[in-house]
Amino acid sequence: MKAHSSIVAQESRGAPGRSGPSMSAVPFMQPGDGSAVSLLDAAETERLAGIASIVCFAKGARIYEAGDKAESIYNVIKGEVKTFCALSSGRRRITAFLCSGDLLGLAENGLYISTAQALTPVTAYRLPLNALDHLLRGDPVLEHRFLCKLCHDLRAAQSHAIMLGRHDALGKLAMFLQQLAAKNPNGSTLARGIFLSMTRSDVADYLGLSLEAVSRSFHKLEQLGIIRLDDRHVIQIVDQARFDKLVAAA
Amino acid sequence: MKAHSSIVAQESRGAPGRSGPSMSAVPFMQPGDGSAVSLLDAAETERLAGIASIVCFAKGARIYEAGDKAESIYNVIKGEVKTFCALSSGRRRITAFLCSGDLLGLAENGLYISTAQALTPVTAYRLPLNALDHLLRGDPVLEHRFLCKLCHDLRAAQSHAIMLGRHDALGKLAMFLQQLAAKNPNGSTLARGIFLSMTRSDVADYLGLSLEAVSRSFHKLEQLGIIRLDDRHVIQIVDQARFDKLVAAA
DNA sequence: CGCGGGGTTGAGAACCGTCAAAAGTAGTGG
DNA sequence: CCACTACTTTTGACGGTTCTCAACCCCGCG
Repeated sequence: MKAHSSIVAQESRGAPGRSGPSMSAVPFMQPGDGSAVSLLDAAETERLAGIASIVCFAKGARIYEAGDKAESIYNVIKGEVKTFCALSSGRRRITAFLCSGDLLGLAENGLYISTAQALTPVTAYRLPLNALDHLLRGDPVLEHRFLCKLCHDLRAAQSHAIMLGRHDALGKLAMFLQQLAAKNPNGSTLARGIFLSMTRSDVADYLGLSLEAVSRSFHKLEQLGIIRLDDRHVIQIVDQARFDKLVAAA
Repeated sequence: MKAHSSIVAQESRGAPGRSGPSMSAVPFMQPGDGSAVSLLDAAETERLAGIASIVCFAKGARIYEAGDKAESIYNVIKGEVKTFCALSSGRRRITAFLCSGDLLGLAENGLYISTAQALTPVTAYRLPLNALDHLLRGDPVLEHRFLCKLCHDLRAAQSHAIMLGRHDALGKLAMFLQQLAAKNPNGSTLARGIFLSMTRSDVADYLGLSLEAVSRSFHKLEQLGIIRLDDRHVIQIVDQARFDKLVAAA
């Protein structure tokens, strides 16, 4: 239980009134273009804010540890988070990268099933499970939003599984980059630039590859003239057509 | 749109009163032994039964097709189902095997994201989405059950992803067998016997292996004296200790 | 200036995928 | 009951991609 020891999370009381939790997901039922939409209206946000407190985590800080008693779920406001499971071989498998509008804190039998760590400085709403449970039981509409969000996350997990099933490192990486590009609203930092807040090692643990294979694949994609690396963390897609072909060639 | 054409599903009106839908999942909050419990009580079952009709599918029949308009979700009563995505290369990736107490019919923007096919003769409740949506909006407790079930499925999908991240065929197969054993209540057919209703090809598509690798892995596990194959579809774990070691050696 | 984490590059070996062919199984109809 | 066919599974040989091990580089930081 030495979690949270090295880097202490700073905590403050919940934002009163003005703003509050937000969630985004691709809708279950409504037809759309496949992009994520905001799930909560102002009133719903405010109801959630009533039970929320704001917590901040430094880069690298653990938000919770697998096996800890699950007392809260978190709603990311700003920054990025990875959740991972430590395998018995000392290796780790990253189950998800979370960002603004995402929920984290999935538990089983009252215990977190994975560890959550901040990739960047993170600000998040902390929603105590008891209070959330109570709130949702009296608020079916709000509960429905959570249902939608979970459906979204389930689809994402299945999509992740499909990615992991591929055997070509290049295809995996391309698929990963596409998902990143789709997730972040176009032109977040640069026009069509994809920003990677995680390390090569994180990408490897997410894709089920070795760190070296990821490095080589980045290099090869660049050599082929499909992407360009401005920085090691900023990728531009140069040849969208060949990029898409690579993604589709499952 | 030639789905459902070759094998016609038989349909009948919902069971009045006596029984109805059921769902099982490992709890989110309550401490437990990690086994799944039934989520619905008699009253909840009955409320769901009010909007449900019973549908039957022959072995091999398609329950729905990826891309079809999603009008219902299904709750399996009896039999087993696979859901899969057809990849552009003609290959398919199985996302889940479902059985009694499971839900299927995940959609995105109103369209099913995968195809569902019966592995055995299947009986299921059919829950029209509109009616379900309406029911849940007025029934937060029942909606909460669905939330729990989705959490369960999300954990299962992440577990699947972790399995796919492994590179050793033997470990993948062992992990798969363990999940099957855990899912089916012990001693369903034979004491400690695991029954596989799916083909080797299905297992391969689920594990991200070639059909041949699955066959070889079964053979090797038997050769090593870890499992025994009574039938090609009935597996006995002979050496539990070495089996567990193989599963854990991620 | 030295240090350390993250990243790159190289060489060899192991594992799995692919292709191919044969053996076993189930379901059908004579 | 048997023969026929189609499907599933097994087995073999070969080639390729990635993993592993190892060394080296790059950059920020104390």
